[in-house]
Amino acid sequence: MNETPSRRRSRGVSMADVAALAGVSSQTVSRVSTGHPGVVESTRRQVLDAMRELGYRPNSAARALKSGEFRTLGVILFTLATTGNSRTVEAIAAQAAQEGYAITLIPVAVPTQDGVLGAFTRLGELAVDGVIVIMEVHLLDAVELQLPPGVQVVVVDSDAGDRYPVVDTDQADGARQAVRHLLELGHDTVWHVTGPEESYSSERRTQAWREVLSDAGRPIPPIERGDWSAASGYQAGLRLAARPECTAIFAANDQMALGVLRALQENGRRVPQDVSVVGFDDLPESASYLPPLTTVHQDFAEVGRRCVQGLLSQIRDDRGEPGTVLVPTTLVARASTAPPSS
Amino acid sequence: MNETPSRRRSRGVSMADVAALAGVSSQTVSRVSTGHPGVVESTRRQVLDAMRELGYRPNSAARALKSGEFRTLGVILFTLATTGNSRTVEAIAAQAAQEGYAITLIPVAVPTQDGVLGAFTRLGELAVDGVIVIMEVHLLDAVELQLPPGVQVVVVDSDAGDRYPVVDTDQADGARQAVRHLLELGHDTVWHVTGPEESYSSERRTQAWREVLSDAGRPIPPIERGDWSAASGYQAGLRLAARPECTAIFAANDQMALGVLRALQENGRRVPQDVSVVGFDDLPESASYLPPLTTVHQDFAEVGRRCVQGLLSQIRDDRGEPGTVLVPTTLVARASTAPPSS
DNA sequence: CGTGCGAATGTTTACGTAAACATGCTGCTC
DNA sequence: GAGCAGCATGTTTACGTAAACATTCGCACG
Repeated sequence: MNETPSRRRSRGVSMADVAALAGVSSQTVSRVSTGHPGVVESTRRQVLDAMRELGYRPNSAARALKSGEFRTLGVILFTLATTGNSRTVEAIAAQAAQEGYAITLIPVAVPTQDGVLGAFTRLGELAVDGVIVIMEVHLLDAVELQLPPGVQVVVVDSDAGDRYPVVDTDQADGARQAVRHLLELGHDTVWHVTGPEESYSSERRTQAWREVLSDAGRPIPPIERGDWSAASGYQAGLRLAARPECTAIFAANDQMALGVLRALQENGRRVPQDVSVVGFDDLPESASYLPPLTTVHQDFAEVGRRCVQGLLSQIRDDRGEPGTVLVPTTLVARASTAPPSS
Repeated sequence: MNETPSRRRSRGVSMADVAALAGVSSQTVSRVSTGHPGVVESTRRQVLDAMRELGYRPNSAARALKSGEFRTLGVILFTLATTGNSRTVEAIAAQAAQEGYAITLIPVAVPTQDGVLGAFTRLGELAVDGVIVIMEVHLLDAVELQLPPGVQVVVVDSDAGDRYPVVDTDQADGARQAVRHLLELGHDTVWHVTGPEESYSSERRTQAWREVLSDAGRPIPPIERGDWSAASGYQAGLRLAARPECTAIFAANDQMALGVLRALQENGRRVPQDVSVVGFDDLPESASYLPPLTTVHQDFAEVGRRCVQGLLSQIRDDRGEPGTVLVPTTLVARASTAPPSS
């Protein structure tokens, strides 16, 4: 009652306070707090009671200062607006929490080298033991030296496997499955709506699409380029709808596929009777598109898990082995694909 | 060359190292580092040069330990999988970065009181100055006392305005706009697909829907309940498609609206000729649904900004005023609504 | 020409924790 | 029963920073 409740930041309860109440030394409190052995049960109980009574919480800053570890991982990315990124981040956060690590989000304001540079500069002052970079790595080239010493890195969505550890969905295999599915249905060839040039995922999918067609001796139609958005898919779809010879389309993600579906159907091309469409990602709502979309399922959760596992093992070993971990994909056949009608 | 590069955690450069190189005391380095006045230009330059040469980075743990501030905000939420959450978090991260704060993500493993309790327990050990809670607040009731002293809180998606500061989209007004739009088009009444019971947003939208109908003297049809997913919207849509008297539907989010669209059209009910549909959220892809969806636009970015501003002003004042900040919505009329055909 | 004041810089200390080392006690062996 | 092993616990110290206090020096003013 005699306190000053308006006092700012009450300088929480410290080990010394707990130690005083429990009648032990603060080192014993520390041992209990960190779960070290060598504390007899009765003492431990006394300490725990005192902790509870005072509402003791370990001060993570002091802990970090002492141990040199923050038990925090940074995640650098451009945006959470894409499903892939937000799902990956969610899995990263869940896995990290399970390992006793927190996640600090480091958004890059503008997707340019300057923006990335800024993020890495801020990173230098941030309390993280490692970083997961979710972006194409050539945007990183200018800044790779900026990594603070002792901070490890894992990269997603990149082909930098020769320089950094990389975890990624098996983009190529997913795209191959999509294209082969359409060829097996009997289509002569497969048209393609790709994503932005600067995206590694996009380029990888396009490359695999071209390879499958080429290996099968099929003609390679011109590429329609989108920007991942449904609106850009719609524009691409309008152009494809005008080509009667186009009977099968592989869109580089589900959102663009959605735009393609609308463009086709608004222009009298029925899906799948006249044109088959395959997407990539398997968003939860893809099954509710009109018609339900055949697509390539990505296991974002697994990507996130592997990122964290890889990063933590680096942190513990103090060295990152370059190399790439690929997470497999599966084709989910729904109602947007069928044999050509002719 | 003579170093031991394999040495773990090189115990980065400290102020003492910089001070030694620059030939000054470490306190002078501190003054330069924090931008304090009272350092003559020539000395400052020497120190800055030494910092650059050694690659000095302030140790945020030591700083936090000394100052009692972490310059970090925590965000507690169930999932990033919903568009609203991930967009809000993104805005929060951007605004916080601008204010010099980092964001730590605290995912709640399971959406139960136990899960929330666990998250708040972890929070106690986390280095944050404030917390943004993105969830219905009654899940918090059991744990409100667990807030570490000095940690402020702002709540999103809740009606706890009498206990905590709350920032939220104006759910009620958005829903009113949606329902009025349908009535103004000439529909007798409006059917409703609601979200999960435990969601405050969902309940608030439903309540506003009921009020508008009631005020207009219209019959109030039975509610169809979904769980925010397109699949649940599809199920609800199937039931509504079977009712010929249903000509106007307000779905509590865009994804359920997508499911409704599919159910209607697969069962021969044309949209918007036979049935009009309105959603809520204005997802980027809603404009590409078949037909493009009339929906209520939410300004997630503004919600995020307001959260951070509110929280930081609390942190600086040391007290949170309960109260609610409402962010306005706008109706975006597209092609899924029209006057009834009869 | 001495006094004193203020600006620039240095020294000491505390923040909370945990490793390293020190102490004291119990109980067992020969 | 002396000695010592081994365990429970206490004491000291360092982590990197920044506030508080101390010192030095130059210059203005009487």
